[in-house]
Amino acid sequence: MRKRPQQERSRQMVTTLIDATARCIAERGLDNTTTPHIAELAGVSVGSLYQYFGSKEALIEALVEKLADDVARGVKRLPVSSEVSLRDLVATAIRFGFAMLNASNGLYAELARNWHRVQTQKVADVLQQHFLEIARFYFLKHYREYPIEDLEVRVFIITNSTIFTMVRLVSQENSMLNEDAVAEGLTDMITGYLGQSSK
Amino acid sequence: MRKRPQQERSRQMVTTLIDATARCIAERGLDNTTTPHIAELAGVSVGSLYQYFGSKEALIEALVEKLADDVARGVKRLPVSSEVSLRDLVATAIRFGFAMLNASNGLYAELARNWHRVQTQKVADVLQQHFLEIARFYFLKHYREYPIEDLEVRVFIITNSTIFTMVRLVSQENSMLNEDAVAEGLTDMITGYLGQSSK
Amino acid sequence: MRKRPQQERSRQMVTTLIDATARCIAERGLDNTTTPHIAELAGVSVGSLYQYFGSKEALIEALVEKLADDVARGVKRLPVSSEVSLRDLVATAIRFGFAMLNASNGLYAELARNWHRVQTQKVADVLQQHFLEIARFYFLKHYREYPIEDLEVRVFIITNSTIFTMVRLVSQENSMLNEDAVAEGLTDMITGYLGQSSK
Amino acid sequence: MRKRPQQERSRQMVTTLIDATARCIAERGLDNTTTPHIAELAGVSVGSLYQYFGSKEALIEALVEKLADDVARGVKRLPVSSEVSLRDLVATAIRFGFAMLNASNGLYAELARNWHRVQTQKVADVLQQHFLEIARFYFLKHYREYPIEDLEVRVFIITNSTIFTMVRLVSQENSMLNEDAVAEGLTDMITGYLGQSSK
DNA sequence: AATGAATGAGACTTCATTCAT
DNA sequence: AATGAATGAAGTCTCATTCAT
Repeated sequence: MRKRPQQERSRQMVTTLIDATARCIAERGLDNTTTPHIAELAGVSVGSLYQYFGSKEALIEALVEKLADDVARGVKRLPVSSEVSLRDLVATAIRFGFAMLNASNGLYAELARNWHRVQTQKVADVLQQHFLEIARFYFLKHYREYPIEDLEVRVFIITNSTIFTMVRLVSQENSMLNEDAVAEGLTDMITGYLGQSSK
Repeated sequence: MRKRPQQERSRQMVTTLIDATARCIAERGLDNTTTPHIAELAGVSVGSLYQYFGSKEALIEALVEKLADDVARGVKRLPVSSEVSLRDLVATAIRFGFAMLNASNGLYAELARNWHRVQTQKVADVLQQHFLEIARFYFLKHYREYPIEDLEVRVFIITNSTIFTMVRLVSQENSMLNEDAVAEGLTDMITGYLGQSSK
Repeated sequence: MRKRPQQERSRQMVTTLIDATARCIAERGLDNTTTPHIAELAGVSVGSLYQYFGSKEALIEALVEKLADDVARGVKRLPVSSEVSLRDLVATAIRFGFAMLNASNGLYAELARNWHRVQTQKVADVLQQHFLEIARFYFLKHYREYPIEDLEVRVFIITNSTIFTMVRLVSQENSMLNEDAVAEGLTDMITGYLGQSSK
Repeated sequence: MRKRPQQERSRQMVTTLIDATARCIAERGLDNTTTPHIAELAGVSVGSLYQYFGSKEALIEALVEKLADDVARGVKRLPVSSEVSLRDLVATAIRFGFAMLNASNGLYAELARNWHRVQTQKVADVLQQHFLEIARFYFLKHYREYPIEDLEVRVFIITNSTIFTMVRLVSQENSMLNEDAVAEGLTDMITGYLGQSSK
């Protein structure tokens, strides 16, 4: 019991550092995120940073992991009851996606932009996995059967299509395109695609 | 008339440098592409490189611009006669996309992975613009009318969805997913989406 | 009387720390020996370490001092009765030296390799001093007189020659040379040298 | 022919850097020798240093190699004609050794002190090899035969004994011992050892 | 007295860019 | 115009030591 305060302090430091990393990436971009910057934002010394994370990479990985958790939690709250129509389900998910993207102060977008350098796959995997489950559940309920492999392909396509279309839209400075219109378009496309019977 | 040889030499140098940049990025990735290395591959000095391009960024931008042209040329060769069914049109375009990605020694994939750092938008814009034209043309022929704005949204969604889904697939090391299956899935999705009447 | 337990505890702590230092150096080499690591091996905090030793250097010095004592004790047990021949005496000492070097888990060798960074002179001095005494005693017994200064020079030469020749041999990875052969050679050399009458 | 100036400049830079490294080690010791210090002493930027040497280690290695060459050259000039007595030969070699040690402003001594961290073996190997040759030559001339293996052991012992005895003497601050006396003692010891017939 | 989290100076190394030749 | 040696700011990471608890 005497060790608690230290553990808490430690946890606190970890949190602080991950937060600082998030802010740093959101504010300056992944390229300009340096360990001194992160430490400064966290209000600690570089040494401390390295006491908790063996490398810059490890720190970013921890951040991504945390985000993956956040996303998972958020995604799990989406309404998936069988009463909801497929279209509403998809529309909700997309609205949720845009909300995440806009809320995070650009963090998610910046990470998605750099998916090949960070382990964004962790987030993407979480999403894919979750949507795969939803899809299975949903189609089981609705008596429509896809071969599992086909469902995996569909979810892969849909997840990536949606993520990057949204990210590109959000990343454009003066887009002529309207977020709602794109959301609706995506919903149309996905709903249509999922509604098709497999060949 | 006396200036001609120099202009030719100049053009030659520009081409050589852009080629070297392309090879460098394809071979070592964007992160490990350095100006000295490009110069070495081009067989010229760094000084010369900076005589023709004010910065590394400018050089890469020029490369992207050239690629955009290449892509445009390739895309224009796609068969768009009104005899071709929509599905075949889309399928051909996607096959073309995968071919580009797999040829080019990974250059396109590497650039697409880093689209936010280079001006990949140039390539994407070219594609979007071209497909928009195709779409307009095609739908005019087929007596189906979308409001232009709707068509723009659709093309935006389709272009980005396709590009990044393909790039992610190509970038995965041991993907369980089959390229042909994904190509077919994308074709299904897009054809279905384009076939939907606007609300 | 109330202070005794603390003094004991203190002595205990000192011992523990020196032991940990020895283990650390033997296991990871002097270069990779860090105060946090020593503390960890000792099962105490760095803070405690600095309560007992003002600096890393002081700690290592204490270790060396302890080793010097150990060596002194070992050396004093060597048989020096006047019945033993000079050659046997030398041979025994050299065998003892190799034994020390090979035992100790490489600690002595590692310290000897770094003699200029630690105060190895303490160990060397102990050896020199002891061998000087032996030599004096021995030569007195055997009616042969060296001027004292000459004896000091001889002992200096012999001690250093032997130590470093042995250490270099032990440190070589794939030496072509055989330990026994070198031991015999050293014995020959030293015996011969000591047997020479001073000029 | 037009390339000559650059090659010379390059060679000049290499020399300058190696020299600076030598001075740095001699002045501040190997431990305090840092790439910034070396660059400063050389009057160039760190970047230049790394243009010529891939790492600090490589630079020091180059220095050691150069010293090995110097030593080899010096050693080859020692008089080895068969008219010279064994004793004179040894005495000359030892005088040469002390001269090197004293002349180099402490550089050789500092490197010898750190033999296990730098590739001092290169220098030691040169010495061993050379003395082995001298020994073979000498003993052939004088009709005395050692088995080659025995000669190798002897040369190994002698070389290391001499080097480290000299270095320790030179490294002692207020030694009671006289350099000449030690030189003579070493000469006695070695001459005696080499004069012994192999068992 | 003990703890161990925090510090921060300083080490090595890279690379876009410049400029004397 | 071409060259490529030289630059130096900036980045990542280590570790002896301190000090609040």
